[in-house]
Amino acid sequence: MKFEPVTTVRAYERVVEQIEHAVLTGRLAPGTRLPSERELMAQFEVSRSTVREALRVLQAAGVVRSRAGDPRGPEVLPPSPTTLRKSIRRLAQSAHIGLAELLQFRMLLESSAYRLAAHLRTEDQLAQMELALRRMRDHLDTDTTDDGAFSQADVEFHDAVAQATQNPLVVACGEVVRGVAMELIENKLAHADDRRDLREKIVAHHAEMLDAVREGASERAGTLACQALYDYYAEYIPESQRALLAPLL
Amino acid sequence: MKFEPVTTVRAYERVVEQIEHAVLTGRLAPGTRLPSERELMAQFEVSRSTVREALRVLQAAGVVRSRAGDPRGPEVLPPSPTTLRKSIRRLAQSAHIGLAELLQFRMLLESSAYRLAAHLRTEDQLAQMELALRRMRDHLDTDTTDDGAFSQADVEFHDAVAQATQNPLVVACGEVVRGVAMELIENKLAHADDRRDLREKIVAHHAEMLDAVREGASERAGTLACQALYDYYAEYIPESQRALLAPLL
DNA sequence: CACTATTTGTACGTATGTATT
DNA sequence: GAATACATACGTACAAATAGT
Repeated sequence: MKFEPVTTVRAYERVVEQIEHAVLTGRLAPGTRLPSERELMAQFEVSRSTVREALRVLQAAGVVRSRAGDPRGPEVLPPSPTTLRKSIRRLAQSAHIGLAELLQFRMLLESSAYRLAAHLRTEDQLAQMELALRRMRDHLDTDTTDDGAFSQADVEFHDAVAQATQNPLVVACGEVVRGVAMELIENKLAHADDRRDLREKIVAHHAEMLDAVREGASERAGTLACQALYDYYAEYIPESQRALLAPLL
Repeated sequence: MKFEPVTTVRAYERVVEQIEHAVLTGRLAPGTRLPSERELMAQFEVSRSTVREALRVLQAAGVVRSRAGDPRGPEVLPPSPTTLRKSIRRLAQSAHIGLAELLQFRMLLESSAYRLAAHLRTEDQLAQMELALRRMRDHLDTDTTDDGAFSQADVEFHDAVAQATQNPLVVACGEVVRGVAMELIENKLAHADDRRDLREKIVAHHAEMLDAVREGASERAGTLACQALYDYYAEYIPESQRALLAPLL
């Protein structure tokens, strides 16, 4: 017989466990309200501080949200990749991960996403991508006020591709890595986003990839996506590390 | 001139921000100790509850750990994928992500890992993989007491591959997804791990992949990894969803 | 080894700002 | 606008746990 080492489990952790389990098993659906803090402290038979610490942890985990003065109590949130994003960003910024690794990971994810999309896309999604691409063409010269109609169309295109992959994990990781990478280079990048020729290149790339996705040419779509990322960002990677990226092309 | 909408930011969040920023920028190295709660409440000029709520959030995020009665104060933890694992697990168990998506993601990650390893592996890492494989062969018949010497050798093999990829993000995500997937099927899976024929199949697969990695045949290594995963786990996926996996083979 | 000082964990009371009805 | 219920934040107090003497 073997015994497990015992671990003193804090009161607030037990509270977290119970609530989280209720949410995860669906006994507490998104949108429903938790009892008020005073009610919770009565039900769990703990003090207010304990309840609050538990709620803080759950809030940080994206499970619930509590607003000051809301008489309906803390709200159970729908699952969202926000926490995933924070986790990956933390891991990335912990200096163990550089731009090269990040870009490599992104190339990997995006190429896979396009390969999947080429296989699984519906006519509807294809139409959505075409629409987004047309809108990008229309806004080639629109000024970048109001967050840029061009960028917005770009996002729409990516959303359509994301829908087509049918895998939220791939999509979420891709988005996250994209965001983190952008943050890392945004100082070096002198808002090149509003240079017209760059926009034209982007549109051309997207058009190529859309063709590949339409024809179901998954290999081509994947390599195109990789190549595009490499073309855009390789200049920000030290030459010594570019060898890491080559294997994916 | 445009104004940003203001958002009431809680006191504990400001505390979290400051500490987290200090850790992320390296001003607080892993292993160092934070000031005690009473000290912190003096420095931030907030109450102890506020400090504690902040510490709870940071602890849940895997940034620090505080133990009751430790006069040295909360410990700054080294970056680890534990939180990433929890985030992915939460997202996976929230019913939006099924075993199929998880397996698809894992196939994608592992095949990429092997492709990278085939390109970047050093002789040293190759030797490590060979050693691990030999140990797996040696323990083909060892009983599964003490956590299984066979499984341990298996893990060593994967570690060597992970080292070769040189991308901690790919490795961490792979590990996490592997863990979550295992949890999801572990009820269905009647500890098949100790059936001898399965072990032989695993060894054979590993040997094939090692060959591919040795020869630098990245494409072959990648497809082998995918195929192996599909062979093992496809039976646990509803037939209707297997179409999602096929595009990767 | 026991003791002590310090720190964390928990509890309770109170004041204040806020969202809902 | 008033009333109400709530979350937020502060302060104090005591128990439990830990490290170092």
